[in-house]
Amino acid sequence: MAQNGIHIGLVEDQFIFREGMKSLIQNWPNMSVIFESGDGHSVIEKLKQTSFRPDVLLIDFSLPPLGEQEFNGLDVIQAVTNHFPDIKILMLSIHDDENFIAKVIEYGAHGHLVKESDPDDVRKAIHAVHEKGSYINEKTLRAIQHNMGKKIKPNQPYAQHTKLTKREQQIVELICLQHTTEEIAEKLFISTKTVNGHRINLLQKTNSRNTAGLVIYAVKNQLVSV
Amino acid sequence: MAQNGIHIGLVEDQFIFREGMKSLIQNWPNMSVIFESGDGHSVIEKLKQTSFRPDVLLIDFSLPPLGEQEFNGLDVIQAVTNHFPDIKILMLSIHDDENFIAKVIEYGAHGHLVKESDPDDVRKAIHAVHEKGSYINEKTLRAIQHNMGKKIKPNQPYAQHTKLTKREQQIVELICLQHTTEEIAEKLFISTKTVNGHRINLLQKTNSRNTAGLVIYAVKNQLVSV
DNA sequence: TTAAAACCGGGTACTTATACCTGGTTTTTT
DNA sequence: AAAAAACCAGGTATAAGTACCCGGTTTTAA
Repeated sequence: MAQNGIHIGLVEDQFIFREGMKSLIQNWPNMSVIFESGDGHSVIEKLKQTSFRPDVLLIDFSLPPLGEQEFNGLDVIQAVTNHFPDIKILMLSIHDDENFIAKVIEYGAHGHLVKESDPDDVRKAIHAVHEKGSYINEKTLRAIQHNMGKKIKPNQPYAQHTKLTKREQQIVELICLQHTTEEIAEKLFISTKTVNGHRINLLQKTNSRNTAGLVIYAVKNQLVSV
Repeated sequence: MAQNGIHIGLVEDQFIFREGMKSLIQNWPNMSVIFESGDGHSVIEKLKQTSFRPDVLLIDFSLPPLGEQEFNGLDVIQAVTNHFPDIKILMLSIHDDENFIAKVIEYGAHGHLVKESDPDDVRKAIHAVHEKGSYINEKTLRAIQHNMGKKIKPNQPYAQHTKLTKREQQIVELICLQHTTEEIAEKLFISTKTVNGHRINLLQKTNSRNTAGLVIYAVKNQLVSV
């Protein structure tokens, strides 16, 4: 049994990417992939069913389907840290949006990497989270700092709540589907005034100037699938 | 030399995905990866420099950086088919948007697959384009049909030109950056009336109802990076 | 169970976007 | 050299979005 070294788990819905990551890791010394999952739903369950759990969990998520509320990458982070606080979490994403990265960390991840990263960075990051408990690169640090700053400095009247409510998410989706305020109101059986209010709140929360910014935010934060 | 079978080339900017694909392919009988490129710029040049060219080229592209006009996946397809008509092209993308798929085929690809596809589908697709010259799955077929239909049936007054002009692409980008018509006009030293005209044309060409649709289109068609 | 947050909806005002008309110049293609 | 496409810009009009005001009910959390 060469089961020494760092035990790694992969949560990744793209099969090929997962295979690539696995073959990479297997070639690195003192590392082995002992856990895999193709979706977020089953991760907790699978982890519970085994006593041989990974030291480091690499989580990556593509876009969740539009329309349905899903267990997304952030939820997985939260669930894992709640149930298995010893497991270190390294989040992989295709986004380098600061808001997103900051949220990843806020939800409990021990590090973040963009998917395009050099394999050696991945290796370093795995070592870092395992041995030092965290891997915060420059970009991640900046993201954290900027997002902490937002909550501290008082010259921004409304601190960003960052997290959108269920209703707000619904409305963002409909906006992305090119529905007008009036259509959204009809669809949700509420007044256009209410929808209007939600839109204003959304613009504030997402720090957007207009609909275009809102849509970009939605895509970046995987509120809608492209 | 086990250089028999199908010779495959990979054009893929995500290193890890490329590795995954490579290791998958190497495990399949009668296939081998003999060519790789991490970006679109160098593909043609690299192909010219060798006489041992791939039979099948798998092309996948993430988003090109915003702001600069780049050689994107479609350009690569066109360039390859022009220079090396014998090479079969299989396009991989994260999008299943019909417009996009149709465009891929229109530009000369011999098949299309979404990146989330089952590895076995990839294998089948490679065989198909190599032996039958094409791999058109159900989704691709639908995309083609719908897009051909658009140009045939006369109840749609303006056929979609599909391809955006340089100026239009510029304006789309600025819209995605949350600029208003007035700001865009200032930035480009043109009248707001002109920008307005471009916007209208863009909505028509992209088949969008409003700015939200335009932004989604831009993201889908990789006109902007998210 | 009390407070906070979310949700709802009325009002008003202003800004921006959408849509079409016209015709002109410049650039690209054939 | 001619045709086509792109680009430019004026006019006019309506539709939609942005941004506040107010106070109410319902849901969630401390």
